[in-house]
Amino acid sequence: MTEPLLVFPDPPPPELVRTLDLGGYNWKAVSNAQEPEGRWLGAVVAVGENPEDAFGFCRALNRRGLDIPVLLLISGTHLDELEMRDDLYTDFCLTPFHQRELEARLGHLVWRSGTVLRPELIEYGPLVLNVETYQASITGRPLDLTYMEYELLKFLASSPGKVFTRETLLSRVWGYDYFGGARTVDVHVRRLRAKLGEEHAGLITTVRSVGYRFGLSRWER
Amino acid sequence: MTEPLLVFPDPPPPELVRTLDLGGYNWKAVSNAQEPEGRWLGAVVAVGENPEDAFGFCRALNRRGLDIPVLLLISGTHLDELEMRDDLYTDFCLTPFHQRELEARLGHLVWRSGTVLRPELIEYGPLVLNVETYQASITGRPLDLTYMEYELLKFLASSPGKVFTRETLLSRVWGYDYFGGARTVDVHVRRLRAKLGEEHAGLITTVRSVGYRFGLSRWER
DNA sequence: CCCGATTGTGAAGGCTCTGTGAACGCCGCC
DNA sequence: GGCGGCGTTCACAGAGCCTTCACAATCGGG
Repeated sequence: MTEPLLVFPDPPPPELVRTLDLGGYNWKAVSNAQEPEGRWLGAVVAVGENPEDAFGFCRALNRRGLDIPVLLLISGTHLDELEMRDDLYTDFCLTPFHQRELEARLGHLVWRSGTVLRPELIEYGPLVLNVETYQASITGRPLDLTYMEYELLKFLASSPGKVFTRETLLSRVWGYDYFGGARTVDVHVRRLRAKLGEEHAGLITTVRSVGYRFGLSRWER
Repeated sequence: MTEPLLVFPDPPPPELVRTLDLGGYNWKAVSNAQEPEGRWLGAVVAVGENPEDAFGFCRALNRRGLDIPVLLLISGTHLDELEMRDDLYTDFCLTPFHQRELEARLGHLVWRSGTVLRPELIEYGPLVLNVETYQASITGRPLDLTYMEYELLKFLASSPGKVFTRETLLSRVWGYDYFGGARTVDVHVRRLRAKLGEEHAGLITTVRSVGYRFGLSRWER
């Protein structure tokens, strides 16, 4: 399955939903730009009665550094609003639209996104780690992790389902020459769980007498 | 006067001519892709009875390495022809078109080519760096940066969000053979922050135990 | 059900890293 | 030669974070 399209607002106009579904697109509607994290093919933004809502969403996407193409759905009466906002969109489609035109523009949008490079991410379910920017988020909520917490989570999340002993973690995350107590791992795991939130604390499970495991391997899901 | 638009075919459809002239565009119609020499803002290609003529023209543009955006004028009945030809065009406009829609698409086309043809500008939010003139400004206010400050800011702003270690910055900004203390980076960052002003000092964030990052500092706000 | 082993939890100490002010030396210019 | 701008280094203080420890809670086996 390919990455989904981001759709604004939530719920989207029914004609848009129909075209997206008929085209077999994987998509998700959102009502603000905070939550989307992870990879997206592009964004489809319907400009409604209050154009500022839509443009604010686009601006937020830009600010978040999600470098994805944006297709605006806009009525002819709001066409003027596009002026001086070139940086907020990639393409637009006038509403009411012909089914075929929107299909063509969607197809072109998706093709275009295949040509732009996307950041290096480690993903597992709701968790996303951006290795380049040292940022982490879960279900879109940013996680404020310290250095060791980030390194530990990165290491664990790189091998979902695999169990690591404390000694292994100490040597691989802290360093081969590290000399310290094994309980250090416990404390860091605890703080990680706290920051992941009650809902996702179970992402890191304790394997008694062995060590810790992140998530589940592909087979067990 | 700015560079002209390339228009195909010659003569172009009269409605297109009218919009181009009303918009005050500098343009030139050609009947094949051989003759155009020099720099062009973009191309406007009307797809007529024989779509292959227009697509052949686009292919020729590609082959010539003119890396310019292409706007297709195409009737709804020929929409299917776009399939599998994503690489030949940047945008399209259905004919018969509304004057205002074509104007908007032309404007966007020109804007787009501006960002492609003028990479000497590095922009991020309120910050603008002119690589050619060595000038920097934030929210329009000019920044009086020293050479190293400018180089450092330029390097950081070229990869918003990415975290660089002090060692990386020393080798990439100061030079591969530079031999000096890492604290040098700290001091330059501090002066940069001071010159950016209290309001924008957060553009450069510290990632403890790692290094520094430009932009994308605050996810929420 | 009991008990030892193992892990979770909270707090405190101490260490590492960064911010900051100041001084030094180099260089070009007046 | 004096002077000012600039890059670099240093010392110090503060903040943030890692580590440790003691104790509570949980698990698992007999």
